Amino acid sequence: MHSGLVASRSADQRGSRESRNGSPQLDAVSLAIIEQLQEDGRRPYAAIGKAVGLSEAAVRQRVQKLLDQGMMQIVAVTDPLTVGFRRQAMVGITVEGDVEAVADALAAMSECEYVVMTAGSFDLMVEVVCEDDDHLLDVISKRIRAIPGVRSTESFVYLKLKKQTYMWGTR
Amino acid sequence: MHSGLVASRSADQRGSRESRNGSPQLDAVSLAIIEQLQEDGRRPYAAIGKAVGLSEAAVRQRVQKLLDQGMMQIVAVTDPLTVGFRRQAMVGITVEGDVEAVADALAAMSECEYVVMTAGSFDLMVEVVCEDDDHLLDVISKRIRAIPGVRSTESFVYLKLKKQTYMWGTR
DNA sequence: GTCAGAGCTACGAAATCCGCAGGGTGTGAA
DNA sequence: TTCACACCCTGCGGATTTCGTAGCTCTGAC
Repeated sequence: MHSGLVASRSADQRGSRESRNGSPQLDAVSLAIIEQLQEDGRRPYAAIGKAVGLSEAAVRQRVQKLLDQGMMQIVAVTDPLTVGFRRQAMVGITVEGDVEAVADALAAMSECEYVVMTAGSFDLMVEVVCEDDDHLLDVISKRIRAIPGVRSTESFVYLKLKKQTYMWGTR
Repeated sequence: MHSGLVASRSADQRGSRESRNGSPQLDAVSLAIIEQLQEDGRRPYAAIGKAVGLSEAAVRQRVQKLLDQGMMQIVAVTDPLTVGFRRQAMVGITVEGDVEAVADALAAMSECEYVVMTAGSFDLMVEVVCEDDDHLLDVISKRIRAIPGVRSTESFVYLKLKKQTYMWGTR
């Protein structure tokens, strides 16, 4: 098990650098590591090291830090429609008042897989994953619209997922 | 120790079964494996096997098949905004004529990370990842609007990504 | 100069991955 | 019924990978 609670505080190190909004910026090597893991999340550290010019241990330490910092996650992704979730929808939301507070409330809902603040005729866009129509109806009309500050919602029920990629950079 | 599980699974021995639309459906064990890998894409096969009641080799074979069939991918995911892509947007598209043909054309564009057919006031929703404003402008006004059948587009530029999860099932 | 922190390499031990042989259980044809 | 076949699982070596750690270098602060 490697569940160590390593309290690695984000200091200014050679691998990353602070930008103006506080989120650490990645250097070229870490970017190359991420590209490798975007192609195959289980690729061995030694193979990654050979591709980016680092030793196996160095790659391992960088990956562990990226995971600890929450800047990257290595996960299995599927099309939810093939995994038993029959109803998915993108919901556009307009807000009066504190947008970020509404976003936090949405992020706390397990059915909301994806929450993003946007510019345009919606203030927020949320991807909702539900088991069936009743569940979706409940989430949208009861739970989301009940959040203080939500002015209106518009739903776009998914009919078919055509593409899903995680390989920016490799192009 | 495995007799009970095997017995309860005897009716549905195969890992996958054809459904009405031709896409293979997953059984409970493969779902459990996916859940494990949604928590940690690098979790060892033996640990997964212990959690779902299968041997290490069986888990490995099932995972390999899920990957080969394209039903699951194990990848690193990040917030593109922290990885050098400054501009991201969700684009809603209305189509006249063959929606699927337009969707295929969009899926062929490397900047389109996510393409989904929807019901509602948009026929398609597309997530676009770009390096800067010029790039985004080029993609939306020149490339997307040039696709035959695209009637109109509406863009929602990302300001901040608040949540990104891949853990349906584990709730 | 000296010290502390961060990152890298090297390396042995432990754990994991991999390929393959063998066996059990359904299914469908004769 | 009986047989052949497909499918999936288990077990087991050997190869590979992961893991933890010690030692080195570089940089910035004092």
